[in-house]
Amino acid sequence: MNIKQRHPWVLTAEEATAIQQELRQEVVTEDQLGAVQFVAGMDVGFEAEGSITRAAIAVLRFPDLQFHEQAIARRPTTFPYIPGYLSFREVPTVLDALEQLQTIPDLLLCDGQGIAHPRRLGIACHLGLLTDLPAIGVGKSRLVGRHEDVPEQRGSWVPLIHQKETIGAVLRTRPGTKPLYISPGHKISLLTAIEYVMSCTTKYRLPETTRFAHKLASAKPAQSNGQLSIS
DNA sequence: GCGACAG
DNA sequence: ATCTTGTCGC
Repeated sequence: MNIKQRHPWVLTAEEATAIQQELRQEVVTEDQLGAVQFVAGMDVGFEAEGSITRAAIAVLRFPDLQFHEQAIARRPTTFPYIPGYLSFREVPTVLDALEQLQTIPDLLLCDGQGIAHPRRLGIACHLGLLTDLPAIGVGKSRLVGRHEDVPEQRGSWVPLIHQKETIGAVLRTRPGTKPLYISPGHKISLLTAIEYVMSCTTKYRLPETTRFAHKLASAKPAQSNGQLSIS
């Protein structure tokens, strides 16, 4: 997959802000995706007290959500966690993992926000722009915006508002659990994003893509059989 | 100036 | 995100 390396990753928060202001103008929040045959989920974890970033990608077939392919990448962590700048910490490693894929996904579900971001450039937008893939932001908690309570029924949602603008949706994917924060990342509208997140979610709160990627990003051994081994 | 604050 | 076993509740 072709990835655009358009700016440096070693920078200050000030420089990162400037890049976000520049890239936000290129984000597309209208449907510009074809038939979806493969959906990818992304997740990031850390090792060695945070000094190593580990990214995992899980590609599932759509709409049956059967596992298709996986990729894992590791690299030294170079940027701290600062709310509003998550992509500068995680994207480089996620791109490494994406480059390993044999199958280019038709849609990418990201851990974190899309345009539901103070400068409308969450990690889903950033990844979508650099890979040119349709992307959706699936946050487990809120970064910015306000909203009413979400009805308990699965599938119900309320708009997420920020500065008088609808930037996303707070979606109930499962009764009795905290709702998810959905927002367009790139090349997809909010309503379509909600539909895909629901289609990728079965009996759990999180989409199957995210759950699968999370397992990969958590498994320490790169190639473990779940058995004991001697060194 | 005082809180809030994706993962 | 990460440190971590059992335990409270539907």
